[in-house]
Amino acid sequence: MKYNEAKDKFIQAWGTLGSNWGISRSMAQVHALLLISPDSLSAEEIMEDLKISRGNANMNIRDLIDWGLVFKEQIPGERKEFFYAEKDIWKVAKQIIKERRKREIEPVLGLLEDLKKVEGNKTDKKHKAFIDTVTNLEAVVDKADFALTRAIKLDENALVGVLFKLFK
Amino acid sequence: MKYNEAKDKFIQAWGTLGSNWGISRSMAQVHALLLISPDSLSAEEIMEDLKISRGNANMNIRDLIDWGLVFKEQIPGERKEFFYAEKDIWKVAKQIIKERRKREIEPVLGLLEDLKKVEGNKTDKKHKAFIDTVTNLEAVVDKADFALTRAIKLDENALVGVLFKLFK
DNA sequence: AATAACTTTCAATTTATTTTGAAAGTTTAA
DNA sequence: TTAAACTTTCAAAATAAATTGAAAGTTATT
Repeated sequence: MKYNEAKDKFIQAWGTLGSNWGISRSMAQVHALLLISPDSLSAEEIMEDLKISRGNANMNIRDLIDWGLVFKEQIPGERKEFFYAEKDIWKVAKQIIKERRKREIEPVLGLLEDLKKVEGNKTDKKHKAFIDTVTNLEAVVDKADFALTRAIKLDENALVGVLFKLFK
Repeated sequence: MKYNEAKDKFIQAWGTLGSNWGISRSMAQVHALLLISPDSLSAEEIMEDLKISRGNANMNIRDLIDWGLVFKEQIPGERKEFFYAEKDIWKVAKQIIKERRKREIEPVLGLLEDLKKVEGNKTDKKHKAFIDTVTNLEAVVDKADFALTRAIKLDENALVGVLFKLFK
């Protein structure tokens, strides 16, 4: 396999994976491109490489910056901005977990807490089933949250050490 | 908050969460409805409750069955099929992890393994960066896979016990 | 074997999401 | 302060995904 073929496959696969997980194809592809670029790239280079429009490139670069996965850089003597991605995949994973936790888990926990307060008589089968499901769900989400907030405080080696001890 | 309001909020929130994670809104809503239903429901009841078409209800119920989250039941004296969801959320979580692992992690690991075989000279900066990223990514995905396959073998209490010990 | 009860399929439609590109906005340099 | 270089915005267009509903398919009942 030639480099260019491998590169295209990687970018394509990352895009597909992203869209399976609720991340837009282009955003994942911009990320993939930056992950394998040894040097920072300008918006221009990104749009040419991925054959996407200026607006699209700009929007997705900004989103990646919001996610804390990509950074801006000024190159001496250049007017335009250059962008590079965090290359340490464990840091990338931690950052994604951190963001998704904030964007998804926290609001869900809040909602579940509210939903438990539903009025009604406790002898009603539907009411009871509702409370049971919500309570059980909250317990599991809480535990996942606990595990994740702690896991992202570890470095990769510490996590692996811990995993081996755990599941020996 | 009245039961019906809480129920609607729950179904709506589950649908939104699902679509953020690459699961179709309707599929997540059918799942939510079944999660809080004390009794099995027919396709008819599901379509009426969620105001979706017969085809949509059928398709999503089948998908949920494929995911191992929903089961069919025959009720004596009834021609039609009734459906119910696994209510134990820890089992639900394990099942979702198991399926996504099979559908997403396995193919990605295969691809990464292939991509490492890219031809080219090792002194080329781009080539080297590509190999580095792919190798690092594979290592992290491998560890995640390791952690997940073991986590889903535990029951909820065992997992929690282990987590507390780990992150004390 | 005919019919009724129910399930599945899928082309057409609708809805939601993504992308474009040109205009407006901003910053830097001369 | 002007103009060029660059970035951002956003309405319109394109694309992708989900949904419908009616017809075809299946299974059970009489």
